[in-house]
Amino acid sequence: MTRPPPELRFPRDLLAADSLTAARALLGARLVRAGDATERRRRVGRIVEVEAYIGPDDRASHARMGPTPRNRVMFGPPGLAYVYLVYGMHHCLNVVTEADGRPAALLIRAVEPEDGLDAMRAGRGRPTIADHRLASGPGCVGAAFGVDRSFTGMDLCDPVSPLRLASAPDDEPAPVIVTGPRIGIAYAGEPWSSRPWRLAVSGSPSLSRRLP
DNA sequence: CTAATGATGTCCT
DNA sequence: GGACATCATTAGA
Repeated sequence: MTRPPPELRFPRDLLAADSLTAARALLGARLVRAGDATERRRRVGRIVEVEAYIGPDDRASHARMGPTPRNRVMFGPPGLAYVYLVYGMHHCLNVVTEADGRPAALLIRAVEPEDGLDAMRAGRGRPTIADHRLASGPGCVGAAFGVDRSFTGMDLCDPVSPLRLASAPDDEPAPVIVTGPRIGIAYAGEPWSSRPWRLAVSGSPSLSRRLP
């Protein structure tokens, strides 16, 4: 019997780079939630929208107040997950970037569902939602992939992790990337609120909002 | 200890 | 376009 093509490991080096470079590498890559032997089906999607939160001086970043119990993992090595709860209900998944000691992360804002759509739909609790909307927003990604704060610290570059990254297939064209200001951070003030640190795959139907 | 608030999503008008 | 659900986290008393 045939098996799907092997997934390509996502190199940690790409995440150790500066965060905007890392963001461009992450767009088009896959987010994979492992299935299990009993009932949970594997979930896979293509990452199409991210936001960068860069360094200790970024007033929109959780790292702005220095290391705390919540954000501590942002100060550690690249490739680990940072998951936080917003508005008391939505779990948001970040990938830690840059060198150990420098706080930075990429918020995964949208994913195009590829496999395990029924499991994603169950996670969302919205039986009639359109396929392309299953993970179109940071809270939607968390719900669709069954991610919560207990995933913080998980190594997303380890192929054995229950939640991990995988590179796009070699024959897949590199995506065209568009940028704009980050969403929902007006409180940070200028210049942070205008920095074009939201990056997305142009033309994806799964973006959380349109991006010109 | 108390109080304010948020890297959002959904339903309403 | 606007209301609001709902709680971990943080700052401050």
